[in-house]
Amino acid sequence: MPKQTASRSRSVRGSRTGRPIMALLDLLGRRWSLRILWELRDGALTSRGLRTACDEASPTVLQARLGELREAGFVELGDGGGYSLTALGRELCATFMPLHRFAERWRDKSDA
Amino acid sequence: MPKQTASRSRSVRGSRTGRPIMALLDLLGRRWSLRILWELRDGALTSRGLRTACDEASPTVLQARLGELREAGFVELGDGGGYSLTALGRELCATFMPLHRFAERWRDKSDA
DNA sequence: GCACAATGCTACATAATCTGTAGCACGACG
DNA sequence: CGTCGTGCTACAGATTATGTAGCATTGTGC
Repeated sequence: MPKQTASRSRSVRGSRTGRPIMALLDLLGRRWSLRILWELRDGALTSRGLRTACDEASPTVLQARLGELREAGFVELGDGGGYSLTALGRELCATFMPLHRFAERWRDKSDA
Repeated sequence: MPKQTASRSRSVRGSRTGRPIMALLDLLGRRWSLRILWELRDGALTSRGLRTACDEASPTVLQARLGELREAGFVELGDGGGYSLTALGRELCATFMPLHRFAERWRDKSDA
């Protein structure tokens, strides 16, 4: 259990600096965080569907990340079940989209 | 020491899917990876300077991430000492820049 | 040459985190 | 009722991070 269970930023390391970018960088720099956002990018997924999409990652971490991501307001759990991005989460995901093209070029340069 | 010291993609989980975005997401989704890229964004830093910038993180992890980031071709160690981004690394960092503005809006909405 | 400081980097024990498997409570269907 | 799927949790073992100390090397001044 972290130090606090307060509002947001319970133990988001970077938040100590007061710069929100640090908090965000820390939140996203946790295992499966980026991946979860990415997999949710084009539609809702159930917890088990998300697990499948995430290469059978442990439900333990997935639930932890999902909790943090929900607390941050990026992800929400629909009433009929199934996780999806909030409007804010979609914005964040859009920010990450150029990464896709970059990844392609990265591989090309690496293999060269 | 990890299992291999091979080219790239030694144990980058996502790379199993063959999609480079997964490898990238996994690499960046490790502790301090994003932060290192961010701190290097506007200039070179020595290993100890980077440590200071990264809130006194352990040199162990920093060296590990630095090694992975160098292997990926995002970071390089100058001959006179000091780490800096490669051209590819700067490209990647540029991709992340919109995150800064997003982080500001994120805080605004969270605090609201 | 020799102390001195700074560099990149590593060792090691402790603590935190992730993995993998199993299973819970709940609700919807039949 | 039985079975399925949902979100979610427990727990032991493996992995990774933390924190402190220190190494080898290089440059600088004396």
